[in-house]
Order: sequence, then structure tokens, then C-alpha cells
Amino acid sequence: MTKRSTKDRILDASEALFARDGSSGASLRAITQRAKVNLAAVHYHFGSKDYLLEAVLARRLLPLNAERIRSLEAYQQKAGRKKVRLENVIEAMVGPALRLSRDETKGGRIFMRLLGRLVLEPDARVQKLLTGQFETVLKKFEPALTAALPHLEPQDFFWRLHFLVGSMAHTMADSERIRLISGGICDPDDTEGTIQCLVTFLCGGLRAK
Amino acid sequence: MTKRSTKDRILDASEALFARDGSSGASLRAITQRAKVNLAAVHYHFGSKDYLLEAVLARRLLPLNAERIRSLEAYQQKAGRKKVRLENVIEAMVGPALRLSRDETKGGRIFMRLLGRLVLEPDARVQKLLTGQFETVLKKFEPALTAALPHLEPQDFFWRLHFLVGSMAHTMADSERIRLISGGICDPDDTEGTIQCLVTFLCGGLRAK
DNA sequence: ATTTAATTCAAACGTTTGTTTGAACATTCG
DNA sequence: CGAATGTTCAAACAAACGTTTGAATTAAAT
Repeated sequence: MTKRSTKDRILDASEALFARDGSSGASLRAITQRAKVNLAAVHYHFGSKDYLLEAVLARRLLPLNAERIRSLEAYQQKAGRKKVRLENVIEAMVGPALRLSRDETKGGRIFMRLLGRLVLEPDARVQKLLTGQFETVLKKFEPALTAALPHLEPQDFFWRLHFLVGSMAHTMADSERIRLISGGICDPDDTEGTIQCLVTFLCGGLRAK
Repeated sequence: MTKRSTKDRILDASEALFARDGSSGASLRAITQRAKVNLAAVHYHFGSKDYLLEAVLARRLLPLNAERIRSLEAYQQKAGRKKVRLENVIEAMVGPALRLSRDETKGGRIFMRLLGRLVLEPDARVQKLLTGQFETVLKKFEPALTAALPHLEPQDFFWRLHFLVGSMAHTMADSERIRLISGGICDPDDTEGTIQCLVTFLCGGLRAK
């Protein structure tokens, strides 16, 4: 067994503690202690606490969005000249994210909780990074979405996209509450079932009225 | 003009800074400075920083949930012996919350951002307070909801309720991003328009398939 | 093997943190 | 009035914070 590098151990520990305690609540001392690494290693490898947070985000966000786009393009190719079904567009958008959020080997659940917290953090650099990522994805998805929802006014279109993001983010970030409030009826560990349920809900909402 | 009491000034300042910087990011010194109050006043009036946070929450949550239940009961009375329409049940659930979130005189926008942040905070006391509040509301709404959605399996029912909470929370907490990503097309200050748009989307999703 | 560079480490830096203290001030009540 | 209670205040507390430093150690290159 070859043990993980210092950098990776710091990233893993940061992800976990940023998610649990928030970006200001998690201290570098707690992080380095968990990573079994010297305190100064953070500044040596990442420069500062802020840059460390950016690195934690980039490590997961870049592959995720690449996978979303890849998935959409696969559906587009399969559809050939016809337009992609709404269900498939939505699946390409929320499927990869939800699958990542449930993939423990990639720290998914933890990362998604962190992401959920950061959405409301007003730190300028973090916000720029997040909205930048979102716009990249949106630009790729917008044509397919409008094609699948031709009757929708622009105003309703963007609002419903906003609602979609809310449902998706909430489902990814908070996977245990649903088990609690449903009295165990719903199982968030059934990833594909959750995705299908979410896609159905979202398509119903997007097509409403 | 009669100026606000020390306690209220502390609550106002705490709400704003907890929302902006997080519960651990906001320092008591920043809070008391903003409130124009002595540092020790927090401990005198509230006991500790943690109890202060609880007080900030209780001040808004208790009236909000009372208003939700009041609104649902008004619809039930108007419906008489018939069951309440789904649109009205949802309006009673999300309407008061969204109206509060847009009511500047009650610090709504600020409070909702705080609420959005706290949902993912694992602090035990905060979590107990939040889920307790939610369960109180759910218990009142569940009969009306299942009556309006008779064909829905329990599993789908709870999942969709979960998605609903996500859309609602996201819309309440983050009122400026929608303006940004829509290029100004959507106006989050149009409270009633937003509510109607959200209700339509949610009912569409809840009734899907 | 010797030099050079990359990495780790313990220790300390100056701030800022939540909390406590005891005296000063204000208000209320007998 | 004076006693008593409620409230504010400046100052200090120890602890924890992010960051820096310079020497010790390891790895790579010559």
C-alpha cells in the first residue's frame, strides 16, 4: 500500500472539516492534525487558507462539470438530428452531480455538503469560482433546454432553472434528513432511484402549466 | 423616534453578521460594534454566543410557522367540506416564508440567508431547533397534502416534499443570483410573482407522472 | 559523492477570539 | 431620600487563530 501524498492528505482533511465546520470554523490546526501533517505544510503547498479552499473546490468541480457536458453530448449524439428529450437533458445535468454526491470513494457526500455551504458564502473569490463554473455548464445546456421547452417564456425559464438548482443542491447536500423526515421510507443511498425520482419531479415542474 | 433596545440592536446586528459571515465567522466584537453596544452586553443579555444564535432564530421562526398554519387553516375554512386545492396548500407553505424573506422591515432577506446557511451546520442544538420547527409544520400540512395528492406513493411523496424544500430554501436564501444568471430578466423583488412562479413549478413537480 | 533543490518540522510571531471581572452608571421602589 | 436592582462599561484573561521563520531532513540531479 502506497500512502497518499501530503497534498492529497491535506485536501482530504480540508474537505471533511470545511464541510463539517464551515470555511471559517475549520482551523488549520485541526486540518493538519487530521491529515497527520505539519502545520506549515498548508502554506508551503497551497500558500494560504483561502487558496487551500479553492484547491479543494477545483479538485472535484472540474471533473464533475466535464462529466456533465460529456453526458449531454452523448445524449445529443444518440438523438442524431432530433432534439434531446427533456428527461435526458435533466439527467445529464443532475445525474453526474448526484452520482458524485453519493460516491464515497471520491468523498462525494462530504464535498456536496461543503458545496451547499459555500453557495451562500459571500466571499468574493469563492463566489466568482462557483458562478463561473455554473455559467460554463449553463452555456452548454441552454440550447438543449430551450429546445426541449419551447413554450416557456424566458422569465419562467430562468426561474424554473433556479428552482431546479435548489432541489438538486438540497438533495445532494443533505442526504440524511430525508431519511429522518420520511421515517425511513426514503433511502438516499439508492442513488439511481433518487436520480429518477428527482428527474421526474423536475421535468414535471419545468413543463408545468 | 424611540431607539431600539440593546437586546434588539444586538439581535439585528447578529442576524446580519451571522448571515454574512457565518455563525463562526462573525465575531462578537464585530457584532457589538455594529450594534453600538458594549462587548459584554451579549453575555449579560444572552449568556453566550451560542444562545445568541438561538435567540436570533427563535425571533423569526416562531411567528413564521404560526403564519403558515394560520394561512392553511384559512384555506381549509374557505374550502368547507371539500379538500383544499394543491395550489393553495403549497401557497400556504411557501407563501409566508417567501413573503418574510422579502420583507425588509423584518430583516427578511438577511434572515433567510442565515437560515439557508444553518441548514447545513451540524451543531446539535441548531439542528434540533430547525428540524423541530419543520416537523411541527409538516404535521399540520401532511393531511392536506396527501389529500391533494392521493395517487402518490409514500416514498415519492416524501422525496418530492424534500425537493420542494430545496427549491423554496434556495429561492428564499439567494435572491440576487437569479437576477445575475437571468441577465436581469427575473426580478426577485417581485415577491408575489415569484411566489406564483414557484407554486406553479412545485405543483407541476408534485403532480408529475 | 557532492551539490542542489524540495519538503518537513518545531517554535514563535502578532492578532483575534469568546468570556469574565469589578467598578461605574442608570433606574426603580419603598 | 436611600437602598436595591438592572444595565453598561473599560479592561483584562487565557486560548486559539493564520502566518512566518530558519534550521533539519529527504530526494533529485550532477
